[in-house]
Amino acid sequence: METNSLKDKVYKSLRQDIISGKLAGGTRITESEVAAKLKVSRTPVREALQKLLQERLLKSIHRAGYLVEDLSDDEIQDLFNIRMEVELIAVKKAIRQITVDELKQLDDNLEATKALIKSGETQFITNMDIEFHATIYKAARSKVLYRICKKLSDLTLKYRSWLNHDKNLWNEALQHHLNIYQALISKDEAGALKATMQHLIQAHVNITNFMKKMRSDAFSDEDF
Amino acid sequence: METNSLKDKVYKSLRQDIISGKLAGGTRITESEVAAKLKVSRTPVREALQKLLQERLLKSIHRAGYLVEDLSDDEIQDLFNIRMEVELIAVKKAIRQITVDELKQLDDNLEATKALIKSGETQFITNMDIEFHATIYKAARSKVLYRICKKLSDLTLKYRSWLNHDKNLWNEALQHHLNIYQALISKDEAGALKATMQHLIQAHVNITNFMKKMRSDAFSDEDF
DNA sequence: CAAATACGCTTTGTATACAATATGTGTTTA
DNA sequence: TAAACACATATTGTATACAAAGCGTATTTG
Repeated sequence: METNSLKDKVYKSLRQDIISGKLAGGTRITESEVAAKLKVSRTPVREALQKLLQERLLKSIHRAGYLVEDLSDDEIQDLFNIRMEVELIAVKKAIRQITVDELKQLDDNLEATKALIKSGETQFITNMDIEFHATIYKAARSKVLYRICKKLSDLTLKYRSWLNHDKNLWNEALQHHLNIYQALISKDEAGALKATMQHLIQAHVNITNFMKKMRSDAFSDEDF
Repeated sequence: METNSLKDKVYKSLRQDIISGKLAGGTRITESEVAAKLKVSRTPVREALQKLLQERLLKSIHRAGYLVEDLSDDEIQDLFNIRMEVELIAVKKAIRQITVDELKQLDDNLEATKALIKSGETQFITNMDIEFHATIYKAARSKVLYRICKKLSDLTLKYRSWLNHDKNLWNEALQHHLNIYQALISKDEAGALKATMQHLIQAHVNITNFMKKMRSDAFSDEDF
């Protein structure tokens, strides 16, 4: 998959813009527009858009371009809810099969995250979060489950990245990761499940609060 | 999604050939070859192939065409295993939220299946099986979960379709469906979970046996 | 004035030509 | 003889031209 094709460049560029929020939900884009901006022909753009369509980061409007996916509160809740269910399966499997090496990776990840929070390099912390969870997915020893977890994690990424600025939330998440790690290393299944649930429920709560705040801010703006 | 585009025609045609086994696992195909056979240009073929690639029905060999995906025994086991885990979540949710209408749909489905088994119209029974499970997915009231279940069901379809000829297996599956239906209608969660597990484990066992038989047949052929 | 129709613009859908790249084969050269 | 190089071939990658379809607007017509 890691080619240097224009298709891939376009795909990564668009994906980044969507996830980072640079292309807000509901934004309309067209093939020619993207092609012009990235100075390539429509062909690789089309293929990139098809891929994003399948990943549900875009929606197609028949013969009238594409829309950046904009999930409702209910849909976001659904996403987090199912992500949790599936991730609980992964944790259950991981706790029985995780290797010493993988536990070490988790430990390293936690140390690196602490350092990043301290130095305030928030832009890299999301990657650590992704890595921490991916290590657990991998430890479950199921390619199929790994792919599902990764995909759900990707779909929630866009919403989680909104919270990047808030240091308190990162400390909270780090604590949750520590709890999960501790439970995994001591083979405490109930503890691991509980910590994972707490972590993912809290993530959803934080996003809900953020959106509420955003909306009320936008509302008071409109008054003037 | 239900367009009349050539892309879709090519996609459906290839998908059908892969799932039915007409294009065996490991078969190599190229863009031009498919384009020539279906009398369209390479453009819609490319897009169809990309889609099949993402669905993991095909693998890409760099600058040398595509291969029809051929899963190992372990990978098939993984697939069925995770499908069961996820489907158990769906059943758990469905049992609490399924509507009278949906229960009726399941009932109708069972009756129709009985009739099809009696008349021997095996080519339609697979569709009834898909429909039965999809009704339960839908009853779980989660779009995200529905899509995951549907995708996993699709990926196992190819292997299940090998068993189409065996009437005994269809009676067995029908009985399992009846068990699931009974548990759902009496809100017996433990029973529904048990019946679903039994159903999916048996499906995997049947496929394993079939493959073993195929291999030993092929082996004894080679001796002469 | 209202409704219908026709025209033009935007956008995706499809075909085709050409570019780039990898692979294998044959030929040349040390 | 063995290795290296060059060339032909097969295949995907990319650009571009043209087709089809839908939408809005203006114009015509009753």
